[in-house]
Amino acid sequence: MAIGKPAQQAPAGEPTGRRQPLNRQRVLSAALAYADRHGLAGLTMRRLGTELGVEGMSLYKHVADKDALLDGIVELLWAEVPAGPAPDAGWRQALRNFADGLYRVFGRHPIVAPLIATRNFVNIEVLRRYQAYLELLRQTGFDRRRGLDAIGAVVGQGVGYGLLALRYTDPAPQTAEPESNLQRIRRITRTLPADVPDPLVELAVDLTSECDTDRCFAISIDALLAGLAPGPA
Amino acid sequence: MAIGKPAQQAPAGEPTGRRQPLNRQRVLSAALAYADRHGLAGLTMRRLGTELGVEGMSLYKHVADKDALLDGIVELLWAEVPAGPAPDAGWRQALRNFADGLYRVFGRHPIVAPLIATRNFVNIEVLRRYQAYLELLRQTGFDRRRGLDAIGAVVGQGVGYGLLALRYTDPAPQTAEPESNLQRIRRITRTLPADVPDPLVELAVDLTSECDTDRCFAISIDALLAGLAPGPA
DNA sequence: ACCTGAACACCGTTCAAGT
DNA sequence: ACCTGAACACCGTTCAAGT
Repeated sequence: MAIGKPAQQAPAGEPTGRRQPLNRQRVLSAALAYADRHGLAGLTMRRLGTELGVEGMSLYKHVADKDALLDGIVELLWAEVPAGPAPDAGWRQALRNFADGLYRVFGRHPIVAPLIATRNFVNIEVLRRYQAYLELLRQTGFDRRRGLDAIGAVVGQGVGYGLLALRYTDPAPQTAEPESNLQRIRRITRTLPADVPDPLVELAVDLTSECDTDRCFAISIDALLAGLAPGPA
Repeated sequence: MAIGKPAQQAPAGEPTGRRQPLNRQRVLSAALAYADRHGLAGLTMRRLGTELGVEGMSLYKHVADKDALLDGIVELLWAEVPAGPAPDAGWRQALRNFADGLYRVFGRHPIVAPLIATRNFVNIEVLRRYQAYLELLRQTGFDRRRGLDAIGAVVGQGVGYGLLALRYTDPAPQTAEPESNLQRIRRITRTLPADVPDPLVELAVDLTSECDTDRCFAISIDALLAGLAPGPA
């Protein structure tokens, strides 16, 4: 679909400039945007190449291989999360913001964000953020180990709920038209065995509509933060 | 690798029986076992076929396509989670067990379990469990909506921590030999830019060794359960 | 009813060759 | 320095044909 001519016009954002050479950054953000729109399965070295006005093989000059491309996308996603605590925030407020920022990434990139949970996790953007929040925690009396545990706790929650919110609603992101309620029910039911009892179908429908994951997330992040405390041992 | 002859011997567990025809169940569990050992990228319709002593194309008689195969694997993973509350358990204990069972699946299937978070979420095994635990919550005074929220909360946590625990340790699951500490450091560092400051490298190393995700998980599930309460509105 | 062979339209990746 | 063309070894999937 949408192959056609190699798109000689102007690849992405240049108004006129013929073709400034590619670089890693441009390749990565084009990849993120392309996957957002065409799905992860649609993201292909060849197709991404033509999107950028180039043969797919040229991309190997800027990323080692497709794995590196996907890991690079994950870095870009993390870059959307607040890089550190606001200057006047207490540690609970800061961690809440951190988790919330992470959670929101899943809402903005419903198709791509799950890569955060499946690809290589420890990248430079992650480390910068861990470092910044850890610094605040240490100032508040957490030792390093407890600080890392606390950060892990809120990150686990952000990722977990982010994913769950997507999976409940899932998987009809591709099309432009928002589907009708009836269409949603049929889509969900279709993947189930034919003889599934009615109460379970009802449950499936409720899950995909009534469950307020945003509120769930807020509740549980508050509960978690209440359960954490500074100090060693 | 390991292609060779079509493995006429005996596919998986039969001691003698020539070749009882395949069925969906056998295909799915073979797929899970194969992916556990050879990675998700290694799981190929053709390779899974030869593993089962059959051409890859024959599998399409038993699963619609590869997507259906992966969704089926997710069902198998959920089937390892306790199907309902123990008869004498209070609701908090029951939900803790539920979340814990889910969390442990990620430990048993480090390569495959992330499919839980990326594939179609609402399947028959999920619904059965939601139904069973919801029933208990209703008996304890939760209304349906609050009950679903509570279940969503613990599931989000189980999935989130399960994934995080994997991602911290990640991604050297393939080989038989457990890697040395030094190997681990080098592997982690390799994906980072060359000029990354030392404190961040130190952080990366600590993350992959010192962080006690099991304890993190226990703490935060307790905090969460303490923050939940029965009742409507 | 279940499986096979051959074919189609794609992949990721390599490498010598172009400019 | 950056990109292209052609090639290789694989994919998922289809379908007529076999037993």
